Amino acid sequence: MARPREFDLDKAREDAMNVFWEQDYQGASLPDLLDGLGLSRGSLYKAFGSKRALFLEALALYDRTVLQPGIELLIDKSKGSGGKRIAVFFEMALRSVEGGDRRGCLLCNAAVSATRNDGEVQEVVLRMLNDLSGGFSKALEDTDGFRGASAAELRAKADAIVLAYVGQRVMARSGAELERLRAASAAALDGL
Amino acid sequence: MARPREFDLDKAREDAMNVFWEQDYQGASLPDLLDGLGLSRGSLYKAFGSKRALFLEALALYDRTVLQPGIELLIDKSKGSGGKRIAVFFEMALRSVEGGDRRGCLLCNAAVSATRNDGEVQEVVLRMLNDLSGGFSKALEDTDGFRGASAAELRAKADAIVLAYVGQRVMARSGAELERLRAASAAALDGL
DNA sequence: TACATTTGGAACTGATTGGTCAATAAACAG
DNA sequence: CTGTTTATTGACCAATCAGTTCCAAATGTA
Repeated sequence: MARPREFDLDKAREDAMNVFWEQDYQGASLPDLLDGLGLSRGSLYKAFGSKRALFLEALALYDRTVLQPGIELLIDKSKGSGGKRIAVFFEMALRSVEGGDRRGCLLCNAAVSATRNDGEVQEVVLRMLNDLSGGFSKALEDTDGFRGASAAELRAKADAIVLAYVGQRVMARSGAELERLRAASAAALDGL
Repeated sequence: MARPREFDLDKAREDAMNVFWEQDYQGASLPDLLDGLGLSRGSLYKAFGSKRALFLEALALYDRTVLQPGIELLIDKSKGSGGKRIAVFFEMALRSVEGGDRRGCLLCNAAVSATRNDGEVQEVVLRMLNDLSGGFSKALEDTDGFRGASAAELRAKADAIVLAYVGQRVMARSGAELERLRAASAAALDGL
């Protein structure tokens, strides 16, 4: 019937996610993306429609493959106490820095820059950050110090952990020292 | 002898700071800046040399007029206990959000985006964030729970507060609810 | 008033931006 | 083989990017 697509859509989405992750939405030019995906202009536009649409798909992929697995860890009672799970979540981020990844968090980067003048992106970003807060909240429910806490207390503390997480990722991107990041993260979580 | 400049250099720097604050480095186009400063291209380039040089001046102005006054508050023992001063510092940021300012923090925004492929900007950003950490550290020294703390403990906790601050400003920029930000900030600082 | 100087503004530069499109190529159904 | 359908390619688009150049107008000094 028709000529089949020669590239893998999912692979292209993943490549796009990585380009945006490294360069940020505004910083990623079309040539950067074409280079990263190994596609020609026409193919990219036929498959994804626009740079913005591709970014939204990349953000959704980040949600599916990076954020949600993290949230599942936070929720999973078989992975130790809530405090332990939160510590592991933070440690995973630090481990990526240890491996030389200084891109930070695609979501956090988008919160700063891709959000402006684009209500849809802003909504997606806020929803994802809220999901993350929900994950921390579930973990806190399994933490000794928070067993009898009210819903408001739980949410405030979960949001506080989101602040620390976002801060840590931004600082990682800005080039802060690994060991200071690790010590700061531990200090932010102490008492859990 | 020569014709005097018709605009105020400091006012122009301030206007530039506000444009970059709102739009971010990459997002602020030359026309945006010319509009914001009320200058023509020729005047701007004669006075500042380049967009990047103007940004560095704007960042320095932010340091002088926003960050350092905040740090002085943190250090000032006449302004209450260390914990109180830190709380006031956070409250000031929240108050600006209350007034409708959703630009976040120029420094934090620069940490995410203006930093890439520009070692000099990255150095400035890291130095400023480190100064802020130093301010929190001084405040912690005046806090009951940290009187006998080691230098390492002090720095870790101060860095942890930087994480929360950066997180709060990024979340403010992304449009998070004011009251959640306030509760999260309080939770991040509790125990001080 | 004449001069030296520097402003401010418009016109212009070449490069790059995100996006479009017609021609070509490839696959399959009949 | 023919016809239909879709993907790929690369040339092309107008708009915009940061940055430069040039000159008339404006100014303080002599």
